[in-house]
Amino acid sequence: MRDTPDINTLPGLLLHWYDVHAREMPWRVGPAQRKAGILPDPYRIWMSEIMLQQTTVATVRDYFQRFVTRWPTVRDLAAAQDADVMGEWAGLGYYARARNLLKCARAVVDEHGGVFPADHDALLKLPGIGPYTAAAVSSIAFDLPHTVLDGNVERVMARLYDIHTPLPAAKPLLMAQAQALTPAQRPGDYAQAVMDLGATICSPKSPACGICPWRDPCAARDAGTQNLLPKKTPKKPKPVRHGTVYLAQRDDGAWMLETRPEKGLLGGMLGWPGSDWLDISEPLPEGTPPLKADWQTLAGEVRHTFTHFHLILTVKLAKVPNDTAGSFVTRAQFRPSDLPTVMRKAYDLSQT
DNA sequence: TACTCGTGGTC
DNA sequence: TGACCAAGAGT
Repeated sequence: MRDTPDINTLPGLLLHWYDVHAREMPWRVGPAQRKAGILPDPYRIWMSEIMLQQTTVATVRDYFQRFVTRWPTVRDLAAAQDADVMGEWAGLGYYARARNLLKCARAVVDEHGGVFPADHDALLKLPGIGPYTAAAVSSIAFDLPHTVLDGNVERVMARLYDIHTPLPAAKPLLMAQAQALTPAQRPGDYAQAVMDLGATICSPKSPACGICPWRDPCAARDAGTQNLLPKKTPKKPKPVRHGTVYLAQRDDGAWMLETRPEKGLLGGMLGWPGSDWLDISEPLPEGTPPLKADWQTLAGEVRHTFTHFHLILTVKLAKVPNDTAGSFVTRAQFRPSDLPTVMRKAYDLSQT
């Protein structure tokens, strides 16, 4: 059994709290099992960390279960069809993650013999693995002393040391503080403990300082500034863009769908043919219909907000003969859940 | 550095 | 109800 830092130290206080309050997750090995020398499957930790990027635990749970059930090992995933992985990822967002997930799995098989490297720098070279994920996998899956710096840790450090420098400029300073705290003992538990603290107690709004294991040493709580931290540089307003999509259905029920280009928004995902999305509403961008047909403009519209713009889509629908040329997905193969959400909204509108 | 890249929940 | 937010990476 490994030592835990003394309870009078900051890491010791946090680990003691984590031993009692650790959240349970499908990919996680809890503190009791870790003390018995059990470490999690690096494949599952990697998978969960990719999914958790900018995504809530509640949303990830179901996707994680479906992925590891369908592809239990990195070799299974590396052998998967691209379209199957993209379809399974549909709805989770940030689709470059799914493209890189496949690239990474194949790189692990081709370049590392199907075994995830423990080394932080080797992990960093893999597609889709950046500074955070490299530190998370090496610490959580291999119990190596690397420091995770995610949104939780940034918030916790900013408050613990009452740092008022706005993000993202404050990142190097916050990282230095986080590294100085990272213990040599139980680094995997510690990484998860800081993030659990940020997610459950040191939350963005109304942090529960009264029950925080770090309430006494916390400089922001002492100064009463915890609700002002971390400071962030203001965001730019989102423009409104407009566009048109074309939903063509054959008489046998097949839908005309295209696989979007690898790069750019919704890259590699299925989508309806349509116009570009422009910052103008007059005239409405209609583009060119994918085929000649009796297009009916549906009542209503699709509204959707992406990270950096709002989108309003006009939906046009047409029935076409079974001998129509083009890229169709048969009724049997078509699953609305394979579509990214904005495209599924257009389909939903056509079914009302 | 700053921008691109999704989605659903929250208040 | 619109803005903010969530275990960031790539360019």
